[in-house]
Amino acid sequence: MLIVVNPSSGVPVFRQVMDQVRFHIASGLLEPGDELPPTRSLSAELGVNPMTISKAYNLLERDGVLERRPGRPLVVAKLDPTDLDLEKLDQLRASLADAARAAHQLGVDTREAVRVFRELLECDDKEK
Amino acid sequence: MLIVVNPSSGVPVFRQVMDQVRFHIASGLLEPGDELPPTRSLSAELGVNPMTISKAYNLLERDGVLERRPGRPLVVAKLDPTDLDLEKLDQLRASLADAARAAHQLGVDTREAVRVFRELLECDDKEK
DNA sequence: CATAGCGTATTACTTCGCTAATACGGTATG
DNA sequence: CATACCGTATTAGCGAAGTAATACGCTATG
Repeated sequence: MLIVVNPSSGVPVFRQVMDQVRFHIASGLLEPGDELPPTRSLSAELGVNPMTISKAYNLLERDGVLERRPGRPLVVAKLDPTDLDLEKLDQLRASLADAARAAHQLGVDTREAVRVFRELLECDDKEK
Repeated sequence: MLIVVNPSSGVPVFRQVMDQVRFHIASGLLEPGDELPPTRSLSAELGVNPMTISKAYNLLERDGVLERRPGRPLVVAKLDPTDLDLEKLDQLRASLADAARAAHQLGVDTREAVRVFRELLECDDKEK
């Protein structure tokens, strides 16, 4: 499942878990119907309290990202293709938000910031 | 000087002060060389502790927005957006690198990613 | 039923950001 | 010197957010 957390990063653990699950779904690594590790297993794996994972899972369920059927394991909810695209954009937005804020604070002009971003995007494309 | 704060808005008072000073400078109401009210006066006016104002002023000075000459009143600095830390530019690049990696991993193409980034940059510009 | 794995309600603890109280050192001005 | 502002170092108090400890109820499976 590849979930990793850094308890001393300032970002709450439960939010790190939520973000990574969302990202894995948006990227296709997790597909609708796929099972997630039980609360206790994951908490043990990450070395945190079960309640922390429970909280993350509940919020994800409330958001319709995960689905729970009583007695059955927690699974990824099915999402129609349109929503999946929107979700991808949301994920990207989240990553870009920090950079945008930094750019603004630095007084870096939009054109320049975009240029740097393009450069990095093409760099990544070539690597593969 | 027209500074007003709302202590029960969730937004820290020292940050409200910082934001308003920045805004007044950006809007031209405050110009380079203009004096700011002494820590104690402003704190009395706003009904908060002097330390709160002191904190706001110090952060603004650290950011190069205000200038202090010993024994002289605090004044608005002549600001030049181009004399900023290279270290922070690297931070921007690092931040953008993460986002680029995310875009790649999500399968979002360059055109779309750039569009979203532009959107966020302009959104930030409007906020202040 | 028994038991084993599961999720979580409840409670309490820890940490952290913000502000206030207090008191001290510096500088100008007479 | 005196005195009158000025900024702030230090300390403490407060509330909110995150996490942990504990114990309970549910479901499946034998």
